[in-house]
Amino acid sequence: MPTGTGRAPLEAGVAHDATPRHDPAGAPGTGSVARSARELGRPATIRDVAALAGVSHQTVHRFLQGYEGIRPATRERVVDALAALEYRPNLTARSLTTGQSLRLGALTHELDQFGPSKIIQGATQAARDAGYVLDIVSLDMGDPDEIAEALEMLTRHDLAGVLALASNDHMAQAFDAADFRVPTFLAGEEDDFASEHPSQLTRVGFPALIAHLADLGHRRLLHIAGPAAWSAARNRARAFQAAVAAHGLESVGVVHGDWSARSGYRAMSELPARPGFTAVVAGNDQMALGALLALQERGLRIPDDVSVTGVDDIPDAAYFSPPLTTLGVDFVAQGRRAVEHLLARIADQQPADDDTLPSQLVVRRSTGPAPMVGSGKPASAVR
Amino acid sequence: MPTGTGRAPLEAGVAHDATPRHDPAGAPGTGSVARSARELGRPATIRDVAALAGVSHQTVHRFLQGYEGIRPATRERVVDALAALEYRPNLTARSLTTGQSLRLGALTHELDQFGPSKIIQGATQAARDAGYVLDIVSLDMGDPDEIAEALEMLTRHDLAGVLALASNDHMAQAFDAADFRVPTFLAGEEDDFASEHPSQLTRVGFPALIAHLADLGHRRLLHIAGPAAWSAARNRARAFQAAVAAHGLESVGVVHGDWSARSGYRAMSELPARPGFTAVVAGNDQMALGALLALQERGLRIPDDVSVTGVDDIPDAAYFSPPLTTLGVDFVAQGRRAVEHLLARIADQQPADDDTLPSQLVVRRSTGPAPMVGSGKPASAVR
DNA sequence: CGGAGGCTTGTTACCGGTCACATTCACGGT
DNA sequence: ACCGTGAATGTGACCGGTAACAAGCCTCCG
Repeated sequence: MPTGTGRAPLEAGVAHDATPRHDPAGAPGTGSVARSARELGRPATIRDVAALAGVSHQTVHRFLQGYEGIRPATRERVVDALAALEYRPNLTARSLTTGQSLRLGALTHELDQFGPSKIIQGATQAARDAGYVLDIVSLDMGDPDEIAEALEMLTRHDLAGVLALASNDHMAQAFDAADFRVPTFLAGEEDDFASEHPSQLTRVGFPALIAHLADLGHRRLLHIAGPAAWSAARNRARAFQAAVAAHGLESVGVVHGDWSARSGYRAMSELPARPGFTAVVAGNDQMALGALLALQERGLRIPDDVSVTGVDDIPDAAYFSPPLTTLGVDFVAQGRRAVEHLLARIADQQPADDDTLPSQLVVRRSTGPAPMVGSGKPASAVR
Repeated sequence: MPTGTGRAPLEAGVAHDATPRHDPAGAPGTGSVARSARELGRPATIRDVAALAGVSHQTVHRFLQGYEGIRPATRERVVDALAALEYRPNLTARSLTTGQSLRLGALTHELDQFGPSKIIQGATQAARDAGYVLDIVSLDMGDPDEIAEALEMLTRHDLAGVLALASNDHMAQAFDAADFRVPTFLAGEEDDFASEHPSQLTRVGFPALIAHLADLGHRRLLHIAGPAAWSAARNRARAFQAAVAAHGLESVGVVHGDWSARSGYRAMSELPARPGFTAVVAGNDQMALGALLALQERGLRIPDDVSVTGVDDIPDAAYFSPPLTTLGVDFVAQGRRAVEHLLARIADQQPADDDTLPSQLVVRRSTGPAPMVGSGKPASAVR
């Protein structure tokens, strides 16, 4: 009863109301102000809170905004009323007036792949930390209509910004063509060789990987690349070639897969009987897995006869047979960073020009000394 | 994060900001009606369209609702105006009045796991087909505060419903405790042994798998289960035991992993030197992968000495060394079905009582005849 | 020829939170 | 005592789409 019973400037208005959309079924004393969440048959609004606290809705609003200039007595009544009615702000209403929303759209595809799903994971985390949620639309690439439709859908839901993750060229094109009327950010590996800030994967990772192979005596390498339409695949292929050249080694070719183990297997199966390489550098771990199996089925021992490496360091890679030497990539951080960039753009700030993400060489048992050519004894040293 | 954003508390004092919310900057003949999207400095509303078409906003609204009773002449003007202004409905405004939104919340975790990410993929597809988007919040389980915070966030964004995917008990508890004020659906494998409709995985898959092993002469089996807190893990463990009993075989034990290859590896490493089983049935493919490696490192040949199976049939499983015998699970369909259930619940309809999803035995090279006991060939190959 | 009744179309209010501006109140200075 | 000033609070309008109801117009029939 701290609410002075008599004072109710709003009661007049309440009487008028006559047709409340939501019938206050639960309210016993008709016309009275709801005292608890249960008396209200619906979520409480700031006006409900205001009525209970005996203040204007604007005062409640101010409190919610963190405004300091409210007298302690008033403030206390507001606080109590908010609690009693279990008030929760309605973000829809808020974004209608402010034109701002706490949602980010995220376009993605191949969500079952390790990279994209990790990126999404990082992105949702970063979004949540900033108070946003991610509206995810995952596309099956291929059907242009479907892409257009999905984009169209995103434009309706008013979003603070849109993120495209895991970029391949089709996605990028569709994304560019779409008319979002909000900030956008195209995440995923950029085109390192067109950028001033090549990723660490290119600058550090691949050189380290190739150096590792060179140290082991490998001279002739084969690369299994991802699909040419993916910038990540192109980056990796070019990074491979650059590093090979830098070490004075020889690339005996680049074959393309589709990131899957199946495609890695195929790539190896289709090779001539007498491969001219001693090491295979796959563009990701899955293709490396497929390559591993194909090579083994041909009677080659890993790493005694051929060394194999991957990229990504997926959790399973440590348990392949043999465990895979690979390059670690921090996808979660990638997703996180993408969201941060987007948020910065939304706030019209310059994004922190963070360093590119670390890429670490993880040496396991799938790489070993190159077999000695001509000599009777192929390397038998284990590990 | 407290209520308000960091924004300056009410710039009331800053005086007449003189900024009309939307400055009709582009309109040349002031007061005239915008004739094109460009003349309007902002997205067109139905009132803009109405003004251009020379009708009331309600007429435009009716057209958009698909109302038939509009005179052809009127209709045509509306159509033209809509096109000229590139009108796009504002879903925020719509959901404010209708109280309905075209968004579904999705709680998930371990998004990098194959199952959950596939489920999400299916869910986003189904959601999109129905015109919804999925707001995804992925949790790191473990920190209860974080869970609560994430749930809280979901309750603010008004959603048509909330889905919890990939259920383990912590998630389920938090979910139950949360006060969403909308329909919810807890997806993922249900507790088959508490349900009238056990999944096909339980009813068909595991029996087929065990039958397969029995046919090969295996008598003593070991199960590597997922974490006990996951209903899927419990289901699979019980399905395993039930099927083993049904075939008169013997379970030599159930050890628990955490779904990861690492845990499968560990489980096998910790076994006594002379395992009392001839086949290992892992609760998922990743644990099977780890088991494969651990067994091989002990000098056991797969499948000659020990057979190994998984569950899920992840794409990589076909390229393990050796390729894995496993049970296929249709996660995409699971996600899809979850969304359909939720949507049915939202529409207050009975969901189609669809069949449980098929589960198929995929036989590959990781299973083979049980080694003959006492006969000439014990497993002593020490590499 | 007038009015009932059906089609079309227009008017007004409302959702819940925010904004611009108005009003009230307390208090100090002259 | 009076006014100015700033602090605290209140009022009304607005965002864009929707709902309920009203009004205008036309047709048909007695």
